[in-house]
Amino acid sequence: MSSSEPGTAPPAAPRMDGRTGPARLQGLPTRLLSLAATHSDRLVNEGLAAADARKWHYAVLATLEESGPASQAELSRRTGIYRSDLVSVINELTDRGLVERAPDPADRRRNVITMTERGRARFARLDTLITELEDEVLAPLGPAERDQLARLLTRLVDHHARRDG
Amino acid sequence: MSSSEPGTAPPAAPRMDGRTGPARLQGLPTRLLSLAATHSDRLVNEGLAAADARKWHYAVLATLEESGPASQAELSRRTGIYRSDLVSVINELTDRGLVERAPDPADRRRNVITMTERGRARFARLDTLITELEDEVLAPLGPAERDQLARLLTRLVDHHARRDG
DNA sequence: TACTAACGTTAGTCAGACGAACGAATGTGA
DNA sequence: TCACATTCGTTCGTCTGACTAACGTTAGTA
Repeated sequence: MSSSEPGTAPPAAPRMDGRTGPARLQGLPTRLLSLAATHSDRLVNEGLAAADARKWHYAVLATLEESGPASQAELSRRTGIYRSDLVSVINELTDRGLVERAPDPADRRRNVITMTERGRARFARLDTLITELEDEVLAPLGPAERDQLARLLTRLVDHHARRDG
Repeated sequence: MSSSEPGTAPPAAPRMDGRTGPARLQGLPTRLLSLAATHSDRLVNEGLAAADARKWHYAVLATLEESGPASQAELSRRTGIYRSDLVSVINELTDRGLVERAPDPADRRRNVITMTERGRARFARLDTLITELEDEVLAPLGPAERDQLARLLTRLVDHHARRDG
């Protein structure tokens, strides 16, 4: 009642995306970034979960594939996974027989993580899967736009990574 | 040729950003998206925390400012905050005297959330703050690039929002 | 009246990012 | 050589955010 009508004619959002929210809010790049990342993460996580994997599994396997055996600390640095969180990731990978964890004879503080044959095969499959998922996430964009997006995001990430490094 | 050869001499990442990880991993748009969003969220959260606020506070205040009083369910739809999470957000805002929660006489299932004078002043300050924080996040990009990024992200968000809507 | 749906709320799950601290091992400087 | 600092793997815990389940109340509808 009384003048202004807040309850009148809200087009009703399709889901939890704030799609029908205020313009100011909706245009904020930081919000768009969060929202886009949420959608992207969800798709990727679901896709990987369907294959009994997680993002971190892929990250670790990709690193091992490219640089060979490494300590957990090194994997942590290369993948961006905190060393405290890496513990369980390596556990999961050893449970699945994809990597092996052995004490480093040269430095007994360390473990050497090595990819197994199964791990290598697994990585190949996951790599294909990831490619498909990336494609699904970027579906609405053309090749040039995807490049553009990747470049812009890289600039952002590089900038902020150095700052608090 | 100069300094970008992975393999034997990894230059040790500055921090938890996976900056020195494998090229394949590092170029993945979904990863860049997550990373960028993480940096962005951190900056925004820290900035708002220093002003005793959170993202959701701003989102709710912005919605009330633009559309006037609303029920919690409506705020949920417009901001994208789940209605279960909105409860505590409204609590925090009422604790700070920024909004008022009153039962809706027209529909006793609902609460009507109304912004107070303090709330309005608060929103103005937060809005300025947010603008500064956005600027900090987008620092490495020029105006045209910021626009481009916002457009691309909007396309992504729109696309995925409709899909699971 | 009986069924259905919306609303606010509580409680809880799950993933990710991150900090604190600790024992074991190693490196370093006096 | 001894003391101190650092690194490593690990456990535990915190915080935010997204999301589900369920429940009592209230409204709308068949």
